[in-house]
Amino acid sequence: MSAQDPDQKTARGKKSGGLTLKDVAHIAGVSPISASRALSNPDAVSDELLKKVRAAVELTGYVPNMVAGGLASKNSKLVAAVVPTIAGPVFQDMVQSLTETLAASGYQVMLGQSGYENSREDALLDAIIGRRPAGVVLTGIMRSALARKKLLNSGVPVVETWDLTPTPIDMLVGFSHEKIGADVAHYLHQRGRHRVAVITGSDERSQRRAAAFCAAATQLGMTRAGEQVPVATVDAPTTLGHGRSALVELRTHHPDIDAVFCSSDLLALGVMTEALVWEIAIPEQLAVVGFGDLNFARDLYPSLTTVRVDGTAIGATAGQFILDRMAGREIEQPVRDIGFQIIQRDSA
Amino acid sequence: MSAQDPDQKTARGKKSGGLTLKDVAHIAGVSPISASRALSNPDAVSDELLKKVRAAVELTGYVPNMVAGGLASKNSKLVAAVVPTIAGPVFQDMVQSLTETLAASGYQVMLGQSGYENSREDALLDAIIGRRPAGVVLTGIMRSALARKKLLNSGVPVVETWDLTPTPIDMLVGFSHEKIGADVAHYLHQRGRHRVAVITGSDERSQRRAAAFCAAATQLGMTRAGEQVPVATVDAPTTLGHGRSALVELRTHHPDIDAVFCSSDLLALGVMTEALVWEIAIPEQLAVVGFGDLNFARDLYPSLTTVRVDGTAIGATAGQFILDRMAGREIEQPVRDIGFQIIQRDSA
DNA sequence: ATGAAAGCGCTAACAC
DNA sequence: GTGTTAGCGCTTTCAT
Repeated sequence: MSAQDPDQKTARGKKSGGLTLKDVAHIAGVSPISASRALSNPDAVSDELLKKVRAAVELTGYVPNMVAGGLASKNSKLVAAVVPTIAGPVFQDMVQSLTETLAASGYQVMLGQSGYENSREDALLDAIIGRRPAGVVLTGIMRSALARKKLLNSGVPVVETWDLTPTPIDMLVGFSHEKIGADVAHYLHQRGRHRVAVITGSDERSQRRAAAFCAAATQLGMTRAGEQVPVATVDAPTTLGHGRSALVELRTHHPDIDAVFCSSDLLALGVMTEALVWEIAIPEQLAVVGFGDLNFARDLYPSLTTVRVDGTAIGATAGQFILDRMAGREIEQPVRDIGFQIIQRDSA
Repeated sequence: MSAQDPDQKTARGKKSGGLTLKDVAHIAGVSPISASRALSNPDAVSDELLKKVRAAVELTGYVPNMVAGGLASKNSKLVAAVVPTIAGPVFQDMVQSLTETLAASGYQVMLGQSGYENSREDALLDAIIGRRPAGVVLTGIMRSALARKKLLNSGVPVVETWDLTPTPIDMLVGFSHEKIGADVAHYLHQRGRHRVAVITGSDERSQRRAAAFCAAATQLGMTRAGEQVPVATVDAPTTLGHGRSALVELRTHHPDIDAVFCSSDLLALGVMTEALVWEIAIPEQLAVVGFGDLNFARDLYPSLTTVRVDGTAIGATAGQFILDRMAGREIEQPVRDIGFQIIQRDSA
């Protein structure tokens, strides 16, 4: 089949097969630039030319080299997403919707994992900026001054997510961790709880939710006179096992707690599991509130009261911000608080 | 600060700031190629030259343009990873370890989501091949003949994962879904179970585990005479809720089942949750086996017997394969069955 | 050990 | 609507 020759002959070549736009243009009997236009802007060429080019592409199995295209056009059609870890379920919805939103416009997502310590952020950032991406989506706000400066200087559109700050680098889609902590405290107060505790991951944002929760709870008188709200801190990323052991620890020193706010749904599930073992009735003896509203939360028994953050919306909005920026469109509200919801279920 | 001028002046330019290797070389008082060498192959230049270049980089905040570098060197240092969805917890370990393995050598991971239907695979593939990645890591084996041919012709190293096939495209790190199904059936048989059932996701690999399980179970006489193994099929990705409703469905028609094999740990957790509601004792009345050994499995109450697949090893191996290939190293065993383990715990 | 020339594959300008 | 001319920013020869 002569149809296959052009690519076949280079098939086992070290890298993708030497087939270029020039070759395709030659086969189609047009100039390279016409072939380029036919592929990237079909409306701008005649039907006849389009047909010839399409036939040549079909014949050869040509796939445009986006690296070369990116260099020439200064648009790599790549967006970098930085998450602490993909292994926590929390950021998945965001990454998924970001990927999908961008894929619809021919953009790809490059994944970076920063870990929960800030140390790796700087190295990661160079790797990212080096790609000259069309945008960078950050989970959380950038604290390192050097990193902020580099990002700023690179001129790349940046979307910080999953948090709020009065001084964003560029654009932002987030919510207030402090408000979550305070709102949950008020929620539990309203439900008549008086001896609250908190189990929190060691990462910075979880700690801020916990701190705000403690402050509000103290103010509402939900502790024993003169005492602090009991806090159990566990390593991030949090697990079910952490939740179990933290509950044991908490009840050892504070047997009278009647509500616990967990910094993740997994932690909450751990608390519920341990409660099952000790035959602690939920919510009668112990109210449990999670964070994340993972897809299992509604189906637990008892169903889990938790804080929902719309990761899908964050991802979609962040993606759209970058797309708009690339298209030169004005972004009406580039710093957005998308809020959260306390989802009331049976566990609290 | 004159130190900032070079990048500052272009900071708000549309794209990353006009600062090139040439500028850096000029500032350092050397030729561009020397600057390039100083950065990519420090051992090949004199200490003095290295020092000058490093100083200039420091001064300007220069970050090399990897798009241009990729075009010139034909090595994009990008690896594409294709997963059905990042939202299932199953592939996270693999993606995480792949990312880390590659990052250590300066490679980045580009994420593609194929969905569980094969329709999107072809479009995704063009987007990937267009980047001329250093490698492609596929979850599951490629079925579409067109896709296989394109991949083959592109000459890109390919690692198929999470499955076995006698006809891999290139390299492979996987395990046998059929063997898992059969082994679990034997395991339950050994534990004295006689009325087994299965709850499976609708995706192809889960179905193959289920089919193999049913075949083995039937052969072992673990069904009522002349009857099939009861199967409940739920949409992928599977959830806890699916597990709950599937158990109800199963027991409605087959009240005597004493063991159920679930195609995911989440499904298994759903079964355990529903069992809690109906006060079905696990494992006494009903044995439950999951799949995935997610991090919560060991800490459930009762702890979950499940099938563990080492996603971390798959990701690390796949990454190493690609790195080896790029370095021209021989790969001793490019098709690898990494197997699986049945983790015996309390639920079965 | 260092430099000069050439070009990777594509697209932005500017003609025609 | 189509083609020509120049690069994009870097790395590869190949020389010195």
